[in-house]
Amino acid sequence: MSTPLTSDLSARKGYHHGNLRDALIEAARQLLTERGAQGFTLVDAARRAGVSAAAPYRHFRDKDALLAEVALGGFKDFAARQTGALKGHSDPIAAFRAMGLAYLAFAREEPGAYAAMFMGGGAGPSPEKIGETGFEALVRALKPLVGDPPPQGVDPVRLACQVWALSHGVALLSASGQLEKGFGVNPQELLIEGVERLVRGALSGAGKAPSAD
Amino acid sequence: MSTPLTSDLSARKGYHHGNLRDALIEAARQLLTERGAQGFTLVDAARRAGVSAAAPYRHFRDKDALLAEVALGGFKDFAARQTGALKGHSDPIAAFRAMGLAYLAFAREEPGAYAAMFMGGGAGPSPEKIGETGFEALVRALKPLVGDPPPQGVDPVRLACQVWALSHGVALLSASGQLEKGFGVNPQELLIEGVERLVRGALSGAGKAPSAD
DNA sequence: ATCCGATGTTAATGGCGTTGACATTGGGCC
DNA sequence: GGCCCAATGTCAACGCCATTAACATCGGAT
Repeated sequence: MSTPLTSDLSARKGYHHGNLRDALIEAARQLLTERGAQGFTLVDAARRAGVSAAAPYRHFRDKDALLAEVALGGFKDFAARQTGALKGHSDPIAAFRAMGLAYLAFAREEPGAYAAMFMGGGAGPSPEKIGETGFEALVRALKPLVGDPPPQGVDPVRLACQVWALSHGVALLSASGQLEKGFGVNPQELLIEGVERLVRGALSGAGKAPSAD
Repeated sequence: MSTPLTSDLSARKGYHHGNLRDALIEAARQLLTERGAQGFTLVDAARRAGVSAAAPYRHFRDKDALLAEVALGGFKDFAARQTGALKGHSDPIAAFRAMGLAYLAFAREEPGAYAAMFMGGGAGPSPEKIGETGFEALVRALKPLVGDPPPQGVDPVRLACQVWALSHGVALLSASGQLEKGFGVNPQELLIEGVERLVRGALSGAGKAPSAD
């Protein structure tokens, strides 16, 4: 992003690093990608940035605060990709498909950020800092699909939640290899087809009240 | 399960514990529930079982092996609940609904096992040990719903994957509070409705080939 | 009764998160 | 320009955890 990946994170101008905060965030993202959330270590991040183990505490309260910062960057990047995917298409269906693919692409290409966002302790950053969420873009993309006003019994927010959950589930099952290894299923196709089914099912079943046992 | 939760895990008959292996698994499940996967510690599990920190190594190669055992128990329990939910109903739709609810109930009632199963390093136990998987029960429940033979373009396994992913996604989003807090959505209703939409959408869209960009 | 293997214990090693005391440096102020 | 402070690093130390090696205990086979 702001720091080119090619730059040596440990480059420093002297006693002071000069840009340690960003270097640590970038190092954390890399290490998360390489070793997963489990194997991530503050000391490693400091090492990769070329500073002592205590230096990070000048910029982050503790390890979790650094991870939260990685997660925050991830949420912003993610939202940008989602709105970008939405804008690139005029056909609402194509836009929707693009957003689904963007979701999987993000999970695949930014596993470090993705891990920080969801596999962490669950305490993500306060949503206020994110600005427009990927989810909001999703709801916006959904409205032209269901019509305005939406048919009786079709709440765009609920449908968006279902699309979101489906995307999330596919991404996680795919990340742990359970989809490809177990059933030879292509995650992209699976998600796109599933989203189409959700939308079509919602519209064809409009007017029915959900029963909750 | 086999060990009643009321029994004191640290009860021992003398120098030897007598049932340390099971006690450690149970202690791990409890601690996973109380403190999450992040905060789980082998030493804590040993403490709760009333033994020294080194004792667990007589029964498990390392910490991950203990967690894998918790995960294995979770998979078995989960599969049992799924098949149980399937058997309890003659109407295929009701059975399907029950399985969805059973999924969420498991994630809610056994967060320790659930964490070990999915939030772990991703290296779950070898599937051979599980016997009938919850997923297989899902496919079985699906067949009468889609008809036999299924319509053109409706692969029961793919549909089952989508239902699975949706369930997984709803469970995880619900666990991290993003559904209830963010949108006031009831996870149970959301999942049931989503599953119905997936099935209806699959049947109403039968014959179309999925396009994958 | 004896002996051995399974099961526990203690002590030590090495890594990590975190903190407090001390060092270095760049920039504001005279 | 030179002085001083706040920001930013380093070191050393503490406590906790995972893991292992050496030693202790006990139950059951012989």
